[in-house]
Amino acid sequence: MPRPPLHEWNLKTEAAIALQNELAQHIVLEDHLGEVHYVAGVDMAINEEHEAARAAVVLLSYPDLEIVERHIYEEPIRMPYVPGLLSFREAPSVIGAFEQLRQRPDLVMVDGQGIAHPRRLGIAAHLGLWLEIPTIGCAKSLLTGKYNKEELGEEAGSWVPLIHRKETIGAVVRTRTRVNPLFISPGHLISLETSIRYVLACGKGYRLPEPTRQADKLSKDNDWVEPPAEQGQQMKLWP
DNA sequence: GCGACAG
DNA sequence: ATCTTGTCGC
Ligand SMILES: [Mg+2]
Repeated sequence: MPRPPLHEWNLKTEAAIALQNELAQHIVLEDHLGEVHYVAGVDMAINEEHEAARAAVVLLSYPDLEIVERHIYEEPIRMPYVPGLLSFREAPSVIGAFEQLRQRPDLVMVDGQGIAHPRRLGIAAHLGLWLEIPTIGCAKSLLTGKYNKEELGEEAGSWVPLIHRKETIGAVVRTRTRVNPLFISPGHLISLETSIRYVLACGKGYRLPEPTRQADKLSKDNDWVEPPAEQGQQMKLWP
């Protein structure tokens, strides 16, 4: 259950960039998924009242997409947002929320890029390495790369490849008819084709796939509090 | 040097 | 990301 820390998070810009280049070499873009029964969505928001980073993880059954678990984890904000270094700001708290899960997900969808990143290590790829679980990056806007906007159909399900430096790093996917597309890219332990398949399979008629949509909502709901831990992995039970 | 730039 | 009410379109 516990994962041994891969590295330090509070790094200077230069060290963070060097680390990304190193970690990117370990990314696996082949499918290493077993049967998928649980899919998780993660996201982070700022809790102004607490001046804290508020990360959320929502576990859904697959393919029913029913909510099975929800957790929140708050901690002091560590870094400002810097394009290309998002994982150093959001991943630590996301991992904190993730560690509260009773059931380990078979797949994780992240609000941000997978390998569609300048150094091929967006937050979804980074989290995949840390958690050792297949991950998919589901970003709402472009960070890097180009695509043929004219070729992209307006119907839900259509998509076009996202290219960067002659490489296909992801896909621009229309998840809802006549609505701005999503930028999908594999994170770790999964292929682009399979990533697109699961994102569409997790759609409920909204632009965002259900895992990410639920996590986004929970991370922004400052009124939702983590329910008292149930018995099961606690050490103390009542007298 | 200039423009782009996940959340 | 966040600021924020109504408004336009399916
Ligand atoms: Mg987010």
